[in-house]
Amino acid sequence: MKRYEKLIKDPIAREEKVLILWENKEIFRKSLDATKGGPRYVFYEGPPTANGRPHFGHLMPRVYKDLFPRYKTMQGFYVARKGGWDTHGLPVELEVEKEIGVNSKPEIEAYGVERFVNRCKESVWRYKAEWERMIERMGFWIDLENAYITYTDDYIESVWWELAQMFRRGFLYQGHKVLPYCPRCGTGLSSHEVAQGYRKVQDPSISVRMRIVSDEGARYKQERPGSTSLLTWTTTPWTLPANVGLAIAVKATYAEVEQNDERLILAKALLDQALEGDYRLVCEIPWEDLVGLSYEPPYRLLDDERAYRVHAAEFVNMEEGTGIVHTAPAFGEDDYQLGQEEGLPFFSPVDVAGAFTEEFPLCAGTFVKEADPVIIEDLKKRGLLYQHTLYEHDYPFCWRCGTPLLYYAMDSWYIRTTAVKDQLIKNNRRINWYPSHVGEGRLGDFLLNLKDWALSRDRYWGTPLNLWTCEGCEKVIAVGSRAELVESARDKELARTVELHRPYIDRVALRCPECGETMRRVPNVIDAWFDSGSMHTAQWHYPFENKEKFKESFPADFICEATDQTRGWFYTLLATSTIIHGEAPFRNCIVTGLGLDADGIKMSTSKGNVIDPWDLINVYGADCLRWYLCASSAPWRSKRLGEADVKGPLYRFLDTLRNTYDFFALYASIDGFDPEDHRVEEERLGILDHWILSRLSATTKAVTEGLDNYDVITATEALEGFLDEVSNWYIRSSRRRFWKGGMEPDKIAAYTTLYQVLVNLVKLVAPFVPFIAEAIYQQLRKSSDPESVHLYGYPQVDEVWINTTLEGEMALTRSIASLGHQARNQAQVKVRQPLSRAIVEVASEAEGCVLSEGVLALVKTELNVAAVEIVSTLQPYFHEVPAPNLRTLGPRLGPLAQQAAEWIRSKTAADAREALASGSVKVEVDGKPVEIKKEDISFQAVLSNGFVLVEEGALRLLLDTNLDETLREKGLVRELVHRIQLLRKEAGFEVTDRIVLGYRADSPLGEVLVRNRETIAAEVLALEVKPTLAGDYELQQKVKIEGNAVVFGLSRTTYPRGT
RNA sequence: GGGUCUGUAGCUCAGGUUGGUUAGAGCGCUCGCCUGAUAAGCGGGAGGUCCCUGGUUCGAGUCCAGGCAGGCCCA
Repeated sequence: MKRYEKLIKDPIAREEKVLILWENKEIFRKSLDATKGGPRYVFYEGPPTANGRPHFGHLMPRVYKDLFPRYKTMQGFYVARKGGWDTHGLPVELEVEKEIGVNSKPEIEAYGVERFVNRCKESVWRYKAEWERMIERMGFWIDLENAYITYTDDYIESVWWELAQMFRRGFLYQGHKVLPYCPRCGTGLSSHEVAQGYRKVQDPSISVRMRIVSDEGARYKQERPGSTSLLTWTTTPWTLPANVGLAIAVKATYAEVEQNDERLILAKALLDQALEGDYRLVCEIPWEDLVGLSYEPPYRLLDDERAYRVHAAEFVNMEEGTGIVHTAPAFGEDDYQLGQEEGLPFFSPVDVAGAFTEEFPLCAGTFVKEADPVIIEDLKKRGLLYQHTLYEHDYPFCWRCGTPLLYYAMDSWYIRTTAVKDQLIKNNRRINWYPSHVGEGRLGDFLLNLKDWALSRDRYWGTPLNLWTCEGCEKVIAVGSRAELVESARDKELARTVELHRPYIDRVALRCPECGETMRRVPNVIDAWFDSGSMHTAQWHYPFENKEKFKESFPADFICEATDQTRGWFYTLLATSTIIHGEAPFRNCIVTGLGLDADGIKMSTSKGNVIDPWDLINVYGADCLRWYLCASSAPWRSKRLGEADVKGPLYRFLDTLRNTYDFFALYASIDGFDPEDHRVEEERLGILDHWILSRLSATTKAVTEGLDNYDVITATEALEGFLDEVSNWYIRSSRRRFWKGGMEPDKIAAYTTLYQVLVNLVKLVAPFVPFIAEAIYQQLRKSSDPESVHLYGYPQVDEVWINTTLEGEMALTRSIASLGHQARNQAQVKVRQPLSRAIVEVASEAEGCVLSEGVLALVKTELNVAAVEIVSTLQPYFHEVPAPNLRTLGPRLGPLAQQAAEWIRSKTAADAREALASGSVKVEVDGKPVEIKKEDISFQAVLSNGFVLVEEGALRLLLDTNLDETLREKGLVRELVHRIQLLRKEAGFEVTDRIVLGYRADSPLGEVLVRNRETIAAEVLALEVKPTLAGDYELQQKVKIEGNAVVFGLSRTTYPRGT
């Protein structure tokens, strides 16, 4: 006979058992094998870096990264899930620097690049085991054995192939541009790295006089030559020595003012803000008039025609400063651009370590940021400083060494992404972003203002830039494969075997195809974001291998990462793919929010506020975390990860699911229900069965539609609602069907239905909470079923079962039940006390106003009323009562008002109306004549005694609480049964145990017990009921009911099973 | 400074369906009920300036404009 075991209550133990099952039976592999011939659903793994510990924030995208592949697999799609590891880049180098205790590039060179790079290679795997352990424990199914690794030669070769394509098509160029640069690390930083290091700082904000030396070539003419200055503004005094020009705002109006014998020119809108003390406005000057003026810079270090003039620019800030901005092309992006446009000389008196050179003797050898006070002091002495305050703003620091970054013009290699800008925008539009504003806003905006991709890094651990330069003719070639390397190499044997990393690859010299001279590799490595962004191609070692695999897995149907990847991986995937393959490499992208700590601050290792996922996994389990992340709010919402929030779903959803199954297991085991033996014809299904099966289909539809639209919340809400309906309505209302003896068709119908509901529910939730789904499935599965729920097909919607009329009826029924409870509450009558009737007014236009006998029976049981009457109006249950209106009676009748009110109250409504037929009536109260007018009486609707009214929306329910003797006795019987059941529980009997019941009772309980002996015996499974306590009982206890006492004795008795 | 998201009950939040009676849920609190599946369930109650200001409208939590606060991305 079939036995259903209860689930293990402890989620941890339960899940660990499931993990063992999956491992032993290789379910993940089988799920892939089983779908191999199916349509492809392509997922790309965004590679994590394993040199840091996984923290809770990493879990958020992972949950969706697992949900959709599982869902699609169950639908029959083949979802290969190749893992991946991101392994290159500055973060890895910095970890190693820390380990070996070095702090600069010269120190690395001294340590030995080879040793250094090898340590990087090891460091990358430091937490690999930890990542794998977490991924496995959370039930994230991904193929880690065949994961792509960005540092392998094969991967690098594919990246080289891409780069060579780009080079040959003119996408790679060497440029001289301003980059954020760390003077201590000696390299430019990627925008990603810069973003990590912004800090609020106070910098000096100064305005400086720059005297006009010539107005030749400008429309503005000086009125007071020699004492007129442009008032300029900067927050980086140290850049003043590099000044080569001034910028004014296009379309702004400027003004000349007189103050203390000098004339100053600045933006009109900023006069009051920028000037100290009184001033006299001399005249307004349109911006065009200032263009071309020559001025005296604070430090004239250049002798160049083009320098020290006024130019117009778009970027000038008109909210702070003076509206005249000092420009140093060497130290600012805007400045550099202006310099390019206007043909300004490029001048930088600063060396690579960030110190002034001899070109600026005042501060030679001083680190630039430390030169600020020296320069300010100097300007002050020379009378050039107008104002000096502090200015608070965000400034980038090197996120590792804390050195302030400099915007620094330097040589580096770029990808001309701007050349494909329109195509990028077009391809981006084809991607379905969830939420859509990522595509339209955040990334879209970035693409509109696209800049070329700064590709090269002056570092060691990364994909080496595959460009070789000829020492003779300066020709540059790109090497697109190892074969090409061997072909051009001087030492072919070396080229055949060399590891493609620095420093090894640097030893490979090529022969110039033009002049035959030696070619050497450029010293750079590339931005690690190019590596991961190339995974669409490089994960397959394409085009050198796996051409088929590449073809069938491009583009991806689905990717998902956190929002910080917008300009990281999402962008680099899109950019490389657009250039190489011409199209977007993914179609759907869910962008998750960030993991926040209990205070709403982003979790990050550097802030030290990360939660160790194990602390939660080991207490609540993987399913609980998965459900919390899926169901609590939309994926892109940031989530606070307080413990209290996370454990919510454990009770609300997972425990309800477990209890629902346990209920089935308890009774199905008692009755030996076996879905393979017990069948039932559809006609035998009850109304509840039809209803819950309809709801099952509707839920399946909602979940499927939700997931198909990448709308997770709609799916989880549908599932939570359905589970509630199963547990709190279907089972609650069906309990008596399961308790009945024997195996009647109705009981089989109930079992069959509940079984079907459970099996399908478990399949529906399997992609979300794979562990509990598996644990229940293992108990439910028939011998012919697949060995895991994850090998089963996802439930299909069967529209035939959807019965919206019935669902409407049942919804109404549940509202009525709810109102009934409310009415009982108000009347203070227990549910155990049977009542004669409830009367429900259903507004005729309300849907489903016709309720079938079947559902009415449910309400009757639920509310314990003998009848439920549905009426179109409750009018007849009210009667009118005349009520005196003291507001009018009082002023008119004075002392007689009270007596007149008495008279009104003493009449019936009908009498009062009749008396008032003519508009007023003269009566005598207290022996005096009094006139009562129409307005003195209002008619109020009053409920008859014993009725309680409750209403909600269009529904009104009247509960008749009048009791007669029969009802009273029925109430007593239920009370007695209830007490005996409690005693059974207290005695520790099993629910199937039969008992002998003895009692000694006073009147009237004794008579009640005698009269209802059969009913009570049946309810409490008593084979014998004896009006005496003679003999031994396992439990004997006195109970009091409404002041009367009865003593019960209970003992188990043997009873043949199965009848 | 730019972009973007968020702001609703003590807490966490309703992809807040097209503007429309009394703004909801869960948790927590509180009172009561029910229990022959339940770490449960049901009902009542307390708890709201829907961030602010202005506009459009017969009517705004919802639409528009401008602010404020916070998060994130970028300068």
